[in-house]
Amino acid sequence: MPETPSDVRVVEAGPYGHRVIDHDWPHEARACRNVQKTLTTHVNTVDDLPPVRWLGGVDIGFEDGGNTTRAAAVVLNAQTLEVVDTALARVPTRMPYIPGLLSFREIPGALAALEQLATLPDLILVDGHGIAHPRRLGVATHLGLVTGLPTIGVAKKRLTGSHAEVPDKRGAWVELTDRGETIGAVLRSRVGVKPIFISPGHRIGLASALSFTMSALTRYRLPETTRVADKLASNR
DNA sequence: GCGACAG
DNA sequence: ATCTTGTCGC
Repeated sequence: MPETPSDVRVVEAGPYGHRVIDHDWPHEARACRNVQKTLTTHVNTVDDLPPVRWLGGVDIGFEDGGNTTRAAAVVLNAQTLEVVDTALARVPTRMPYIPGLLSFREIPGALAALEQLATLPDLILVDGHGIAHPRRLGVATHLGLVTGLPTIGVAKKRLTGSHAEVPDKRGAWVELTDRGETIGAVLRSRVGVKPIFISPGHRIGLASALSFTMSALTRYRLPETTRVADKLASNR
């Protein structure tokens, strides 16, 4: 069984009825990295999803020069991409942005926004990486662990890993690898734009992560889930 | 020591 | 992420 120090706890019935990993929220970088190392043992990158009817999106913005975190959570009809629910939450920012520790800065706000949703998403596309992270614990993976919900990381820039050139054709993708592991995919979401980085968050594999992401793409570089959440989080 | 570095 | 207008191009 995985090691679970006192500051990391396994909870069989979390906020949404699923098994979740609860833990304290340190403010110091060293402690955050230690929590990440323990959390890694609980990540599931094998498909374990319900039928996806409601597709969620989460994105975070900031105000007051960063002192206030503005989090947006949205739910779209997975079939029609119609927006069925939205929520906006403002919470005081607790941590600065530190590469590799983004989740400790953004998740508190994300949780506050998710709590306000009337419709619980079956799968959430998060703005940021999933396991495509130095310790395999990007914001999407971390959010999946603490909510118990399936998540996918959709990032606009690379954090770690390397990859071949991506053909300039919509839907083309190449593997993103790091230290001998496949940690995600680099996807050309539309011709003529910079590719996006897709990686499993929690309770999903790379193939399905790519499939669901592509199902939410229309004519833009980013999937509708993150586009809708993004405008909510940035527009005052 | 040097370079890299999600949002 | 955020500070910020117009502008080049399909």
